[in-house]
Amino acid sequence: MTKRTEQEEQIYYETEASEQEFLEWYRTKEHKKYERPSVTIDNVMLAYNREEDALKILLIKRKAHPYKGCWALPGGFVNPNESTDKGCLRETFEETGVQLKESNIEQLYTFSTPNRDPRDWVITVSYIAFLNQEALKAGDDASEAAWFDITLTEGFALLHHQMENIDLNIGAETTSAASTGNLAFDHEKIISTAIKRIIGKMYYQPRLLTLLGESFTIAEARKVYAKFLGVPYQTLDHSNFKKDLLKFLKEVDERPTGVGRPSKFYALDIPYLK
Amino acid sequence: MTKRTEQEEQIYYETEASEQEFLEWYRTKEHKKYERPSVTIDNVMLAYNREEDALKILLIKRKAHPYKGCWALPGGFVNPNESTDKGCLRETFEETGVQLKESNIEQLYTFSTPNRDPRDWVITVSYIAFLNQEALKAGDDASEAAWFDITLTEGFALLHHQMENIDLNIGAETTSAASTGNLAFDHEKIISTAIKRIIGKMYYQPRLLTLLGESFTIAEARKVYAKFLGVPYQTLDHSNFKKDLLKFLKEVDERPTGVGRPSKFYALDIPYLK
DNA sequence: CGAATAGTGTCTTTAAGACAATATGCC
DNA sequence: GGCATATTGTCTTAAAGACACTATTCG
Repeated sequence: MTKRTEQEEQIYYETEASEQEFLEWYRTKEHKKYERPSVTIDNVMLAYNREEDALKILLIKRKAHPYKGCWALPGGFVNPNESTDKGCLRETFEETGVQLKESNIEQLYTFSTPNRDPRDWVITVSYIAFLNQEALKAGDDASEAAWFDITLTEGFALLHHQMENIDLNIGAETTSAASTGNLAFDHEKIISTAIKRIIGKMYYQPRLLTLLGESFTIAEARKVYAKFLGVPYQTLDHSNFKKDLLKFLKEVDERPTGVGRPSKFYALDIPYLK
Repeated sequence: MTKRTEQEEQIYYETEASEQEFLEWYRTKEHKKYERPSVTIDNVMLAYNREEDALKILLIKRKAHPYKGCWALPGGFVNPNESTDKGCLRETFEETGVQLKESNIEQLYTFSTPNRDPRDWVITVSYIAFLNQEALKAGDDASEAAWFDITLTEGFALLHHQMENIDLNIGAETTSAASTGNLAFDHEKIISTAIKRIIGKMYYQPRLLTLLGESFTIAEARKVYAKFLGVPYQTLDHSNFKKDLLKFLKEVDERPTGVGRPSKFYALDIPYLK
């Protein structure tokens, strides 16, 4: 609370009014003269395409200034009667038609550098959203949204769009916002922060496996992990990988198909992820 | 961006105005009619008292509704021309007179549950601030600020004030905000989130050691770790503890005092913590 | 049966943990 | 020298990693 508010509240308190009276007084007085920022959500929406063995990120082409023509993270304003979590879920639904659960999203970081939006004072709460591949139909039409391939190598990432030739380095030391100029605002920084977060948590809280939907095989999990680690999936030893991950999984009854010994199917079994 | 804004921007874009013209147009029009939240910072300010071997947290007694008489985290509104990081440093200085560096603070989480403040729509970006013990003079006078002892046992924490008898459980599963009624708003939840974050990161990013100031001994570091782990420091084997931590430390030239073999002094040496 | 793929087992290497032995300064 | 405390070293145990072998399905 600022000094001024404290003072006013102090004066009011000394009248020994009830809490109910106080709240009524508070709401009617012109308390909102303190400047307020817009608060938005920016959503790093990721999906994994099993057929292509490719990691995808949804970006939206800006049709207006600033950053006209640049690609940007999907996002929007937070509404007064929702948490940012709910706002993220709503935004994801509006953008892709997919209704996620809280276990599919994770708050990432709040970015607030002054002038990060040249128009106005905007603070953004960023999120990571793990979509399963059925979401990939969004952006297929000629709309302004498109799924980009995201290719990581150890320590940095390359984003590559099939149509346009966007090269974007997400290094370990990305510093100034949107330094390469391909992504709007500080969204490059947000994406690199997201990737680092995912990599950092993958071995003790494998939420990224929700990219694979309800159930999946060890081999599929290996491929997803390999994508984030920026290595061919064969370099992750199947036996050891399974040994590490099994504590988060429960076996489910599902019949596989295809050549080779049929693999078992697993689902995430992490109570606190709800 | 909401649909409406997008549309307006789209219309403007089609006039082929320059970016400069656009920004002027944008700022003059009544774009700020979207409701905005207040954005505050809540600061989990921690300190460690070597003499007492005690962990401390700074709380402020609320003199006004709501939560009149409850203890609350220090905090305040974010200013338009500062990042939340800078706001946290400013707030810490205003409250304690201590000018911290960015390496002493860490953004924790952004809390935005509707009605978390009964007065108004308030979103808060919470921070952890590691103060060294010289900060402990703040709150010594008869002001409304006081340093509380914070005592953790494995899995939960007990906050205990010397004067008043506040008992506060910070369990692993603290759910509803301020459920015990001793702390204002959702500050109990914020504190428990902070503790869990510190414990989770202590072995790969030991920022908590900035509680000890510029330099410290292995034994002191052990004691700080033990406080957060909720165990007597003797249960952490000195030899093994040192082996784990040494990769983050550099030896510094400092002469110890007291009985027993003199210990070496170390300082944090983690480049990316800056 | 052979190719392909998954599962399982074993051995080696490395890290973690327990504990003992040695070093240093103060009284 | 005796005590207190820190450092260093060793041994044991558990985890991580490399690699080989077995199992199952399809054509």
